[in-house]
Amino acid sequence: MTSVEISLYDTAARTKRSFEPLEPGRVRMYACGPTVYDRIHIGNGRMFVVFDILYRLLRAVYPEVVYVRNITDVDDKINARAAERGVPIGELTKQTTEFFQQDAAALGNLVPTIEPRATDHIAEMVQLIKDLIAKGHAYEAEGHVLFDVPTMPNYGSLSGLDRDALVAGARVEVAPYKNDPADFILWKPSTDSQPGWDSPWGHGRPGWHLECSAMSVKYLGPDFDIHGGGLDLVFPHHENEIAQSRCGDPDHGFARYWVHNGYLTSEGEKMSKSIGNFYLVCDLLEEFPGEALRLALLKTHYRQPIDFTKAGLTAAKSELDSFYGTLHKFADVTAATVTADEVLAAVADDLNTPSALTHLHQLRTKLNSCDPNNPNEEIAELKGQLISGGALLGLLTQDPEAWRRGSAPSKDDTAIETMIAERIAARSAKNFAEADRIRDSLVEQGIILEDRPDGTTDWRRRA
RNA sequence: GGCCCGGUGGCAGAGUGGCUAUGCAGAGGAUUGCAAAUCCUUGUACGUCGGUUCGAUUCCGGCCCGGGCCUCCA
Repeated sequence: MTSVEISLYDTAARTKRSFEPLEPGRVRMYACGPTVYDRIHIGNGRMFVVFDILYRLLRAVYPEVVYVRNITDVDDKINARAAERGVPIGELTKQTTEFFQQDAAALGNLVPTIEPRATDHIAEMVQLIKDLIAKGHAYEAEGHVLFDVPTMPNYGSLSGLDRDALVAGARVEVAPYKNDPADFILWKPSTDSQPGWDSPWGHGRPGWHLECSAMSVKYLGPDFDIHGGGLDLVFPHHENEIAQSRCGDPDHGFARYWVHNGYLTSEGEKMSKSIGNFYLVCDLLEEFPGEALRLALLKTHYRQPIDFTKAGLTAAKSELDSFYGTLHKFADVTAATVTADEVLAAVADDLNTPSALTHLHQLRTKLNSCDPNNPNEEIAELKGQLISGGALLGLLTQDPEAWRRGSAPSKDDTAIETMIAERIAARSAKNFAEADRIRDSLVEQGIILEDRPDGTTDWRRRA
């Protein structure tokens, strides 16, 4: 544990606030997870990386952090996709959930404390609806149950939208069973082919928003610290969660800090399948290491818009090569167990990862100025800070040797070593023509040689 | 129409009322048989027009440009 003041931009307060958990030493955080109807794209990935950074920061500062990230596995997009593919809904959600977990792990994200599924919490959702009806905040109409927005005086406070503006700007036709255009669905009827559960209002399924209200209170309690998601969730999703939770339980306040990450464009434009800039995480992983994706995302502050590009990925990959090159150079030095204070301070300041990366680069430069053949305390300290600062960002956690030579040791490695030995022999015989011939031949195979002052030769694979 | 964000050097991208990050690319140098890697040096940028100020990229206002949200998209 380290003592540092954390400040976070709170969407509800529209300003940066100093963070203090409700319970000293124990932080409770909820982030909206994926709706599992398709593999995640890089925009989704950004959100998961951002909240993973927040999770890592909180873990570094507080003894206990409970991080809940839900899996929404009941949704009309899921139904549509399953029908389109002709697969059972359960199969689609199971498979997509597994894919999601793979992609999230490839991006270097830690596994949350709890990953609850919506379909395991239908009973809790039904109970919340009952409470809302009992308190006069919801009504039944034509088999649906709707939240009665006009019964909540400060509805819209999170997003700063007032009801008149909402109604005026509504782009969709108002369903005839709504009392008020702003009312939203808590429960809706299901046909035989749609997933459904028995309820006091007939066979049906929950509306969006409801699962997060039900699951957050179950796992984190009616008052908890942080709730987050993408900026687009501010309205209507989080606004409606607040309405459900606070009206369902007026004695409690729900989340205390609201954290939202900014949007992402891709190659200068909004991601779109027709433009060809729609990047699924799994597709990008075919071309780049997951860590490069992560770094490319962290180079921009989380609340800023980011234009995600393959050129940016290439740059991120180069930076990582450089970091791992340094760690490799000092592989024989045992890193000191230290905290990278400046990196931590940067991340603690509303997750300023670009600034944290600057400090990481400074550490790298200082370390590179040291002599690896004269290990000393300063080197151990610097290396310790570099590793610890990297770990706070979920970076530089791999074996430098594996990074440089490709994760899978190839059967060619022996042949490469043999050629290097031949080249060393040629060099000591001053047969530079032969030495260069061997090096060029290796370059063609994507092998870069690095001669060291002591006469040995190191090698790495080009990206 | 309403609400809300941005516009920083070739690119990416922090930050600050005066000391002009950082990375990539470029230039020069050191090192090297030549390379690679690394180190050092080098680039006075903050949309525009006004205002406040001794001084503004940083604060305030107008304008221009770009983006987001306004009922199920992270």
